[in-house]
Amino acid sequence: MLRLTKQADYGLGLLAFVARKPGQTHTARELSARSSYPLPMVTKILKLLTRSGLLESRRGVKGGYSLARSPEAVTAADIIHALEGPIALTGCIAGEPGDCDKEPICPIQGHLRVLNDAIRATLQGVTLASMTLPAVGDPVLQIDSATSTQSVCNK
Amino acid sequence: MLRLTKQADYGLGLLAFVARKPGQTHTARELSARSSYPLPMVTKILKLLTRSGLLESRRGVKGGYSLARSPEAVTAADIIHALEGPIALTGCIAGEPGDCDKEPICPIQGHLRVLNDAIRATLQGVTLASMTLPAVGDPVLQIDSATSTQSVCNK
DNA sequence: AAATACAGGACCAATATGGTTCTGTATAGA
DNA sequence: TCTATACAGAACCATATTGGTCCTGTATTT
Repeated sequence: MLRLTKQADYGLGLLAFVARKPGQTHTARELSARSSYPLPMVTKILKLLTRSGLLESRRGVKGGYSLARSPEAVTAADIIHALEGPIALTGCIAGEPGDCDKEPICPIQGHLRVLNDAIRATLQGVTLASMTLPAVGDPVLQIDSATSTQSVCNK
Repeated sequence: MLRLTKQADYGLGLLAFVARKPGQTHTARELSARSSYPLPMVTKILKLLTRSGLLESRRGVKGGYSLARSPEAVTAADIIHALEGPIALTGCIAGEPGDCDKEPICPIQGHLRVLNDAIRATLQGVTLASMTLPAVGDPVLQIDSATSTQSVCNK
């Protein structure tokens, strides 16, 4: 629990793919095939990421999606925020201060805020650039980046 | 998003109440009244916390719930784990290693694991004891701890 | 024995999520 | 200019999860 939605999960995977070749455009079809995420989901997510300014899109025959910023300038927090909205452990935290009538006497709100900020900071510390590198404990693979299908776990 | 369930949210609040007077027993009715969480929810959550070993229960007329461990020995991670199951950003992370067939070539699994561990560590860093103290930014109140009703924000 | 209080379920309505589909518009190239 | 490609936007649906209730049973105190 404390789960990410699949949209956010997929989104992280998709952007990690795109970030491997920044500046290059990728079609939804291609990204779906590579990731093995269902195509309709992929198109939906790519549209959301475009609207949020993380991707740029080009229509037409040679169209596709490409990164709108450098991979160093996109964090996991950005991606999750784009696909699930503000990072907030509870509705109380998401709301504007003063939004909840019990707020002034709520004994845990402050602590939740502290936790929430720490989690957000963690998510802001991971960039797309870092996600193109192998993580600690990752299996070491020889990948032909031009042709390989790198399936993403979607369990 | 990245929301806690209300059960976990409530659970944190309820335990924060109980931890103010460790060693003392509190009935479900009393905790519901103090927190203004709906009674049926409160009873359900207290049962779960008892089964998980965070609370001890006594039946009968003088019954109620009390902390099973010292407030220093209970973390936010423990509470969330008890009420929502293992802390895992994705199903992939929750499963046993080797559980997902795409795992060996999944390029983001390692990074998710790193993120997940960091978040869990954050949640493990906050104890019930610390939650009985005011948090940074909390309003300073004069509370008569014997009689006051300290409503918890449940928005 | 009676009243209190927890234990353990089953149960239900509402919401959110995952996923699909359809119509429309822009672009490249024949 | 016509056609195929590919994104834009939105409506839509089935299902799972969540929040919440309720009922029956057991233990304990007085």
